[in-house]
Amino acid sequence: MNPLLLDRLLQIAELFQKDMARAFDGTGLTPARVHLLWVLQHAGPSTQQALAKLCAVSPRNITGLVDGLESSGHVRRTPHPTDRRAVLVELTPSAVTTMTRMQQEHVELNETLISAIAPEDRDAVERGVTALAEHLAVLVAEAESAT
Amino acid sequence: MNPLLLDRLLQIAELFQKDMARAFDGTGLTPARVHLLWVLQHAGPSTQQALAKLCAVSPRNITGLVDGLESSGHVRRTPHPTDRRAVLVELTPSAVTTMTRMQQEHVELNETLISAIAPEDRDAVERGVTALAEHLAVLVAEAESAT
DNA sequence: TATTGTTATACTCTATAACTATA
DNA sequence: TATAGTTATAGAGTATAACAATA
Repeated sequence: MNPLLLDRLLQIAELFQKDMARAFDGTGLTPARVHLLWVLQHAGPSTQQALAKLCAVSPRNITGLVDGLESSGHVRRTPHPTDRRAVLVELTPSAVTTMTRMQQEHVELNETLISAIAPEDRDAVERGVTALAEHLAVLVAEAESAT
Repeated sequence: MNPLLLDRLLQIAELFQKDMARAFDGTGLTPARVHLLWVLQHAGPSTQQALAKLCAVSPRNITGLVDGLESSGHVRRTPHPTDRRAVLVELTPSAVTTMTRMQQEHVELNETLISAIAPEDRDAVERGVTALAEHLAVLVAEAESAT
């Protein structure tokens, strides 16, 4: 008997986690910190409040993550130009370099994955996976609003 | 421009995590503990050493997870019949009920997901996702053996 | 009065190393 | 001597609540 589609997807999710965890193994980075770096690269310099919302995590947690990334030289805290309560968190130049490399590897992995799919199945997979992501997003949003 | 296939898959992985975390929210269960319960349901009564290997986690960690699940009444420690060093961990009857219900919901979610895919795309998605899982498994295995 | 970030406190998951009781 | 599990210790990620400085 063949495994459920759901199990395949869960397996893929687990393998991604393993693969990414090992990718920045030895760099001192962790999944939560890398996620914050990604958010920073996309959003640009941001207040910790903004980062807390984008990461869907408590402000207190952001303090801890930024503390760690500041110690390791990946981000810098600078004063907010107009609001003296707030700080702006931004990537250091070396972190920008790191994130650029990670983005390249990301695109390469994407190409590797596509090449693993039979050419005649690629369009259907693209459509199907998009439909799955949208459907799941609706399910999660419904469950959240029910809370 | 349309998002990369990789980004779609990562999004699905993230939504799964959210969905599952909320599914056993309020039950006192956590992802790591639910994972252990799944392993126990599939493997039956097991020593903690065996569980550590199946979960790919340190024996010490299993001690902590079993402590928590014992407190919450999900598992029981019983003496090993022939090896007085070891204990057997097994699901309590109420946890068996819980896991059976979770398995039903799992199958239902699978059907919901399939219904989100256009019927003419389903076979291709099944093949494509299987190919992706296998390809990723090879990539991860290679990376591990390189370490 | 509301917002930004931090200190205080606590819990879970995770690991390694040392130790105890048994094999 | 090797194995099963626990104690000891440590660090990351997470949360809530109280508090200071500022808006």
